[in-house]
Amino acid sequence: MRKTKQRQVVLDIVRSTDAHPTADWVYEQARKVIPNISLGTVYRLLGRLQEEGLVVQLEAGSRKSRFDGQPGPHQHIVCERCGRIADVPDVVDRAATERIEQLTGYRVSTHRVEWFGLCPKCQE
Amino acid sequence: MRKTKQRQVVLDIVRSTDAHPTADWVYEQARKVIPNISLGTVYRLLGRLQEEGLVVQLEAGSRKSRFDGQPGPHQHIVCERCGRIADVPDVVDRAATERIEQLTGYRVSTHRVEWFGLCPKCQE
DNA sequence: ATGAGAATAGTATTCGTTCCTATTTTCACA
DNA sequence: TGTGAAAATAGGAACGAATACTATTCTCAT
Ligand SMILES: [Mn+2]
Ligand SMILES: [Mn+2]
Ligand SMILES: [Zn+2]
Ligand SMILES: [Zn+2]
Repeated sequence: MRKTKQRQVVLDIVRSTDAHPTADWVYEQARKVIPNISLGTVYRLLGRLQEEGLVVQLEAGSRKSRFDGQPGPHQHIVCERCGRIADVPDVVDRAATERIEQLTGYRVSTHRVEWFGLCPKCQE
Repeated sequence: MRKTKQRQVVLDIVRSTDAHPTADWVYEQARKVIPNISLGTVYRLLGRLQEEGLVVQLEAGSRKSRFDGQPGPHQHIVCERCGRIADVPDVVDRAATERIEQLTGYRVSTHRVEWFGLCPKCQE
């Protein structure tokens, strides 16, 4: 794994926000620093950073992936009107996980919770 | 809303299985009954059936949507090796929902839980 | 039976993402 | 510090799930 300017810039950008940006938002930001960086590079780096556990990829209703530079254990709530994604604590505990394993026979490795609703602004 | 043969066939098919099929699997099955049904029609009908609450659309890791003809409240566990999706009961209760609403200020309308792991067969 | 308009078939198009490859860049090692 | 092998990138082509378009067919209230 080589240290390239592209890798550092992409990582910095995805860590700089809690808005859970799309790949092309990251791309646009990165172009401000490396004008000729390519979108393919952004995708490849985001994918690799995810494999390394530094970035998490979300699927939030829309067809575009969104990326999270804060990979700690937490979950998300998505505004159905404006698309905003906020962080929420995980409400699933060890007991629930064990219950699912017993019921299904699956060995659980991870889980994901997505809440949907209206953000405070969109309720007005 | 008109009763067409296509609509009835698609609904029957998506209700006939618990495998949470993709749109093109539904399409292939439907062609056995209506050989010249079009894929666009299948997509449109699945979308409309979802709006009516008769079908639920899942996003399970892969980029293809999968559809569930059993719309009752339940959740899913996805095998990370073979892609099989099984039903599981919902472990999120009213208290957890209220806690999320208080913490975020969002008005929650729904939630989704996805478990990931290895199915019994793939553990061998 | 008929006509308005809802729905479909067939096809083109969109667009997020992945793939390809010639060129550039990194870095272990001399 | 110089060199070379291999890793990474830029730019563009390709892919594919899903949607859009439209002439035609079908449904059903009247
Ligand atoms: Mn987050
Ligand atoms: Mn199900
Ligand atoms: Zn909102
Ligand atoms: Zn499996």
